[in-house]
Amino acid sequence: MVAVRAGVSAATVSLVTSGKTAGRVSVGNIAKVESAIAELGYVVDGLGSSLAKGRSDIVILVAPDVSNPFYANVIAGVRAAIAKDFQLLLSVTDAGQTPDPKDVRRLLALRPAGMLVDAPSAHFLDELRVPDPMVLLDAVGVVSDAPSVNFDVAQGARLLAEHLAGLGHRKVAYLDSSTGTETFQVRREAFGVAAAKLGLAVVAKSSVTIDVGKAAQVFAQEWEGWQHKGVTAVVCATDTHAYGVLQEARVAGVCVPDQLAVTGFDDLPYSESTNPPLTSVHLPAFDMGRLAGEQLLALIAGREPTQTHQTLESTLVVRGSTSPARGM
Amino acid sequence: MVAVRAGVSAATVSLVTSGKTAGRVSVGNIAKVESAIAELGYVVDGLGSSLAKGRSDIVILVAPDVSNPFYANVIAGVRAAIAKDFQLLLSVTDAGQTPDPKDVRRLLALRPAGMLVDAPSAHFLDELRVPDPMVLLDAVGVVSDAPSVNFDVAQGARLLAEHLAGLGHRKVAYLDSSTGTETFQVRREAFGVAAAKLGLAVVAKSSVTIDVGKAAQVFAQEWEGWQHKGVTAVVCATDTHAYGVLQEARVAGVCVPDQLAVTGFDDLPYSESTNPPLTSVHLPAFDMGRLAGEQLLALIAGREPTQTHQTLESTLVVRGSTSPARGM
DNA sequence: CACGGAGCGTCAAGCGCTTAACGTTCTGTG
DNA sequence: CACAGAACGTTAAGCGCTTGACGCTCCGTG
Repeated sequence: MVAVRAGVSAATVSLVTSGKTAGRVSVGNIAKVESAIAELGYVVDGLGSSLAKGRSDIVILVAPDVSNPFYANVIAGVRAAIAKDFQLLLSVTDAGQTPDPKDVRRLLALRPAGMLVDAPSAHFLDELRVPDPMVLLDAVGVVSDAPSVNFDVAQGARLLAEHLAGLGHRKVAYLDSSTGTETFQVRREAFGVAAAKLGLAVVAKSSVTIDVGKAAQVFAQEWEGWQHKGVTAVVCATDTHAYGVLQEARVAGVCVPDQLAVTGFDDLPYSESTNPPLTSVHLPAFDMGRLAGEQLLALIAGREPTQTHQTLESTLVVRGSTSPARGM
Repeated sequence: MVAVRAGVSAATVSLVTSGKTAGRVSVGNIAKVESAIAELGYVVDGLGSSLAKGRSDIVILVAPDVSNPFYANVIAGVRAAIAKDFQLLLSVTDAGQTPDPKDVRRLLALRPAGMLVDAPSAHFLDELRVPDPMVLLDAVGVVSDAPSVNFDVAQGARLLAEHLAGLGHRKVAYLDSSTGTETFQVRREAFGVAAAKLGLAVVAKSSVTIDVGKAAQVFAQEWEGWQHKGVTAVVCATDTHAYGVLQEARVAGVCVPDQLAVTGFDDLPYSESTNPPLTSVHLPAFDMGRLAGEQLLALIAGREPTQTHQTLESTLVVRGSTSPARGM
C-alpha cells in the first residue's frame, strides 16, 4: 500500500490524508506520501475510515417522491450545500409514498453523518429512532424539536385566494390527493381558511395520486357537477393535478381561463409552458434544500443552528390560466 | 449488545443475522438471538459488516442529470431491480454534466457492490479505473466490453423521419443541445441518416442547455430564418426543447401544428399535457433501468450476463403537434 | 466399549483505517 | 553539560463485523 511505497508507517499516511500533519510529519515525508498517493491513485477507504471514526461521511436525504421535479430542486439545493464535505444518499421511494422506516433503518446502519427528512409524517418520525444530527424540511403538521425549514403555505394560500376573489370568483373547486403525507392536508386547510375569510365557497375533491392522468379523470367525472354548482375555478394542490385538469378541460371543450380558471401549487418548471401557462403558488424548493443542508452542516460541526425553525416566503406567480370569472 | 443479551457469542449472532445457521446454531439459540434483536431494535452495522466482507451493499448509479424526469424513470427501474438487496446511491450532478471522476472515485471508496453508468462518455470511462461489476446504460458512441443496455435510437429517428416525410414535410429544422454527453450527437446523426434516405432536408441548430427557456430563445431567434428557408417542422432532440419551442411559437403567433409541426425525443410525462400534445420518440427508460439493474445483479452474483449488449426498441408516439405540412 | 462423525459454539484473526500514548532525536537554554 | 520541550515517527489498540479453524458433546455403529 501507500505506506510501504513511501517508506513510512500507515499511521503517518493517515495523518497526511487527514491533514493533521502539524508537528507530526516532516515536510519531506509529506511530500513522499503525497507522491506515493498520486502514483498509486490511492483513495482513503471509506469503510475502514468511517469505522474507525465512528461515522461515515454520508448524509441521507429522505423524500417522499424523487421523481417529482419539485424534489429535484430540493435535492439540488441540498447538494449545493453539502456536496463538498459529504456524500448524498437518497432514500428513494415510489411516488408519493413515505419511505418504509425499515428501509431507512437500513440506511442508518451506514452511520450517516446526518439526516434530512423532507415532508416527514409524524408516524414516520416516531417509528424511526431519530438519529443525531437531523434537519426536517417542509415539516408541516409535525411537532418535533429537530430544526426545520418550511414554506409559508398559509401565505401562498392566502395570496391565491385573494387573487381568485379579486377576479370575481365566488365558488371554487379544490382538488388534491389522498396520498400519505400531511402536505396536502395542510394546504387544503390553509386554503380553506383563506377562502373562508374572503367569502369564497369551496368544493373539495381528492384524487388518488398526484398523477396527471388521475387528475384528468377526476375532472372529467366532476366537471358537470361543478358546473351545476356554479364553480368558476379549480384550485389544484399540486401543479401536476392542474396539468391533468388543463388537458381534460381541452378535451371537454372547456376554455381556460375564460370559462374556467385553473391554478396550481409548487410552480414546477413546466408550468410556464402549459397552455395556458399555469398560475401557481411558487415554493422556493432549492432554497429550502440549501438552507436545510447548511443547518445540518452546522449541526454536524457541533454548532448550534442559528434559527431552529425557518420559514420561507411563498409567492404567487400569475400566468394565463386565471382571468376574471364569467360574467364579470 | 445483542450477543450478551441473548447469552451467546458475537459470532453466533453474526451467523444468525446472515442466515448461515445450518448446522451451526440450534433452534433455541436462533430464537434467543432473534428476540434479542427485536427487543433492541438491532440492525447489523453496515460499516463493520462491509469492511469484514470486503464490500458494501451499495450500488452506485452515475447519471448525467437527475433532475430530468427522464432519468427519474431510469432510476425507478434500477430501483425496482435492486432495491431488495442493495442501497442505491446516486452520483448526483448538475444538469447535463457528466460527474467529475474525482467525485465518483470518492464514491468508489465506499467499495460498492457494483456500479451503473448512464450515458457514459468515453473520457469518463477512461479516467475512472473501472471497477468490478459494472453495467452501462444508454452507452451510445462508446466502446467498452462492459455489459450495456441501450435504446435503438436509429429506429426511433427513422420512425420520426418517416412520419414527417409521410406528412409531406420536405424541410425540417433540428434543434439539440451542445452539452457534454454523446447522447445528442448520436441522435443528430441518426436523424440525419434517416432524413437523408427520405430526401428530407435538415437545418441544424444547437442550444446551450436543455432548458425550456433557452430553447425558446433559440426558436425566437431562428424562426424568421427558418421560415425563409421553407422549414415546416422542428425536430427537437429532447422534449424539454420542444416545450420551449411550443411556448415561444404561441408567443410568436405561430400555430402548431398547422403552420409548424413540432416533435420531441424522450416522451417525458408532461408531453401528453402540452398544447398541443407533443409527438415524441418514446424511449423505454424504466425498462432500461430495470434491465441494467438485473444485469448488474447477475454480475455481482458471479453469473455471466445472459446478453452482453441489449438494445431496447423505441417507438413513436404521435400526438397533436404534427400534421400535414402546409400546402398539402 | 472405542471411535467416527454430526451438531453446535466459540476463538481469534483480520478487514483498512484512526489516534492516544509513547519513544527518539534534535534544539535551545540555564 | 544537563535537561526541558519541541518535532517527528511508530506502536498498538481498537471500530463492529465475518469466517475458517477448532473444540466439545452426544449419538450411532462396529
